[in-house]
Amino acid sequence: MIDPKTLRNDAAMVAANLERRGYSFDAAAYAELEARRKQLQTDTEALRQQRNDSAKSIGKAKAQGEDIAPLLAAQKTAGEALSQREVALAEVADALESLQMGLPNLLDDSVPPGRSEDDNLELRRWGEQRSFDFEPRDHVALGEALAQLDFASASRISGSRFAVMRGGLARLQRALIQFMLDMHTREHGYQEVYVPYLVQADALLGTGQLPKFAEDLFKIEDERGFYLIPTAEVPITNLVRGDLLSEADLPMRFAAHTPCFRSEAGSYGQDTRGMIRQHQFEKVELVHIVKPEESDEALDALTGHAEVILQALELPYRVVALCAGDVGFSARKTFDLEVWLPGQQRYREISSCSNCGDFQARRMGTRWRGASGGKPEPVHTLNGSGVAAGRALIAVIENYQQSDGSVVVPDVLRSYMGGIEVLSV
RNA sequence: GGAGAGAUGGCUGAGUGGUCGAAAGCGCUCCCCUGCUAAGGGAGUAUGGGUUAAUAGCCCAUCGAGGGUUCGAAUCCCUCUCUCUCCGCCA
Repeated sequence: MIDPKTLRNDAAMVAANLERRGYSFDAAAYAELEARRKQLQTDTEALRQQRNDSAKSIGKAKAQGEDIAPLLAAQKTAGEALSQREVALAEVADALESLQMGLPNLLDDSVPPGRSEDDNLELRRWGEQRSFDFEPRDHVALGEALAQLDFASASRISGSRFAVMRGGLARLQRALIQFMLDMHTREHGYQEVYVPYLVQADALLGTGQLPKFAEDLFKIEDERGFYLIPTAEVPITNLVRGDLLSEADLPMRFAAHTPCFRSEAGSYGQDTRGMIRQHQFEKVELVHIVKPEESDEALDALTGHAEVILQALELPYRVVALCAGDVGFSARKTFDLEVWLPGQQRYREISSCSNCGDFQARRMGTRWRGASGGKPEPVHTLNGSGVAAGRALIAVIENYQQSDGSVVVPDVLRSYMGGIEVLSV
């Protein structure tokens, strides 16, 4: 969440910043609530001080064998006044907290203006779009012709927005995942982690998926309150929840492969063909925990690590800076990697790399303290896909297709494919 | 699933109703001594919030979490979570 001190002292700046997202923050209403909180808190604390002082005097009087009955009666009345204030204070504090938890992160100054993804700013392109001497097909046509991509079975089992893969294609996805994890752990300094796919609400509150985006999540209907992770960002980032880290602990880089589960409640009719948008997909996720002054360069490094994957796979892509209206709730700045899909004749998101600043750290209570002492302060957290395996698979199929419908296995994946060089019927 | 033990500050670990925000040790910081990478002495050292010019004082809260009893709770009661040990089961 946004630093409560900033909210208190610089509400106009906050309102102006969030306005760029199209979010309207009622600074006046906040200030009023905050003023009530302050008054109630001051009153409550004064009453508590009186109670504590009296309780001590009672203890002393009793020790000296004096009659304490009248003192006790007075204390009891005072106690009732106090508990009334405490109830009122708790209500206001709750209201204030839920307001704070619902505010998106402040945007970095460098985030370009704009309302939707159409306004995102293209920063650079890599690779050449392949020219085909035949009409390139999309991954659905290719996969089904190979009898390795099976939406009919998936819908029989689970309904729409699921895929069944068979044979070489299933293996190709596994190869992609292995390749990506090996690259990040061997070349980019990440520690591989294995994490739970079921998490508690507190973890989702920490990274910002809750309380506002419950409709995007799958919740398990039993008394234990599990949610399926929508991204590995949630369990990985929460590895440091509540921690007080030392300077020597930082930076931390974690990588994990997990499935991701998304309800896609708000996306009816979008990307219904193929496996661009599924309820379940595989992703390799990268997370950095860093000192605040290092988070800007960490974002560049993180984005670069994801780019290396696409470069190694020789997949053409472009890097875009998300505009103000498209940056996610918890992020203050985001770069997306968009891979070229010949079947769609357009670039599609395959990685999203975000600097969340201290927003998640504040929610999670993750702080660090420098070697020279000083007060603990929130760390900065970053996350990015490195990259989405399902979409990487689509990109490989479409970019490496041949006129006969077979798909060449990219060089860097061959060692993971047990000698298979081409997927064919 | 059954039985038992536990959860205290950066760490270890005392503390069973009042002067305990909390002994002691370790670690860390500063100072002193010491002609040397040893040892010793002294002081300091939790977090959040309020007040304030103040990272000075003063005040409030926090001893796994949430309720309760009490004038007063780390200490008593209830619920929950987690950890450990043993048994059972299982991948």
